[in-house]
Amino acid sequence: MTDAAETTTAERPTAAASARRRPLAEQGSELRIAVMRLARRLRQERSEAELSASQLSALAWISVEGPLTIGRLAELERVTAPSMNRTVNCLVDSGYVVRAGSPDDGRKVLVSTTEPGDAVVRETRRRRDAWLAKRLATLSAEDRATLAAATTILRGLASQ
Amino acid sequence: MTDAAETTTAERPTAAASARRRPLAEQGSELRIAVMRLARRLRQERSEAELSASQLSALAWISVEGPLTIGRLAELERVTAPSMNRTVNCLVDSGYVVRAGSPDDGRKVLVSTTEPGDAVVRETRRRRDAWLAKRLATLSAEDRATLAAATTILRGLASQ
DNA sequence: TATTGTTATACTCTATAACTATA
DNA sequence: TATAGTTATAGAGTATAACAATA
Repeated sequence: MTDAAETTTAERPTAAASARRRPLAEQGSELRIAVMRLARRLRQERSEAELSASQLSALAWISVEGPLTIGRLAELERVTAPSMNRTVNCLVDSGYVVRAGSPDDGRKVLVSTTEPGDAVVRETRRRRDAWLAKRLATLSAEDRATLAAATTILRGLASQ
Repeated sequence: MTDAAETTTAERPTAAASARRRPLAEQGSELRIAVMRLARRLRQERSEAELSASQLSALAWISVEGPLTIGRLAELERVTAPSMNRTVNCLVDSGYVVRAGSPDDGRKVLVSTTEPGDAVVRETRRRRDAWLAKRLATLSAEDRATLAAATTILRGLASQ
């Protein structure tokens, strides 16, 4: 379809040159499709713990970002506070997180992971990483280097 | 955090060399996080049409892959037939798709997009592409070349 | 009075089970 | 008898509105 489809490294000058000539919208469209498709595939590799995607996502935030308030969690997951409250209730029932009053502000509630909660997050991460690592292993060193460089760029795009 | 985080091009030998030395699991983990985050961001850029994510996704399949049966659509979206049936009902009510009996098998139903349905798909695609193109425009030519090469690789990973 | 969390209620998406029509 | 679609019903996730407690 495009020049870029015929090569797998960024190190050949021809690839870089042809990429510069292509319209941004076209390049972006292809990148978007590839990213969305891979994300969908990665999402399917989840832990055996019986947690929904939203519960797992909230749990990961709590595990990584330390104690968080309901409001902050809702903000991170882009849902309303009542929705997040319900999600946290499920996680509490499962024993993966605990609620605790904030020492400095009586209105706030701090949610933290329990050890089993952290274990679920680790296990899920391990599974997804294993799936991806298996596929990365089939690539050439040059392709892996390209992906490594692209990772940094993608991270920048997403954070804007 | 890692060597790759300190550069944004794949053309410097040091970046490629350091990438080769890194464990696959670690590189995969970073790539996974970047991909998931960007996908989430892209998903937020949707059309003004009042369609849910699942309706929009099904509509896109129908628009691109031509007339599809309920069963095939359910398979593509990885949901059950009753779920997809309901989604299709909503799309029919909105006037974005139409049902038609299959000429060769009376049990099957073929779902096709209407012109307004196609327009919604185009508009949504345009919006997402615009968001990404705006950000691609801020990158160096080298970074864009890296992303172009990475797109091809990512596509291969997702299709496995 | 504003903010944080919670409860009440309703709507959407999805699933399983059961049913109809066709092959 | 098997397959494609549909209907009935239930459970999970999310939203808005209203309420309680604290700043």
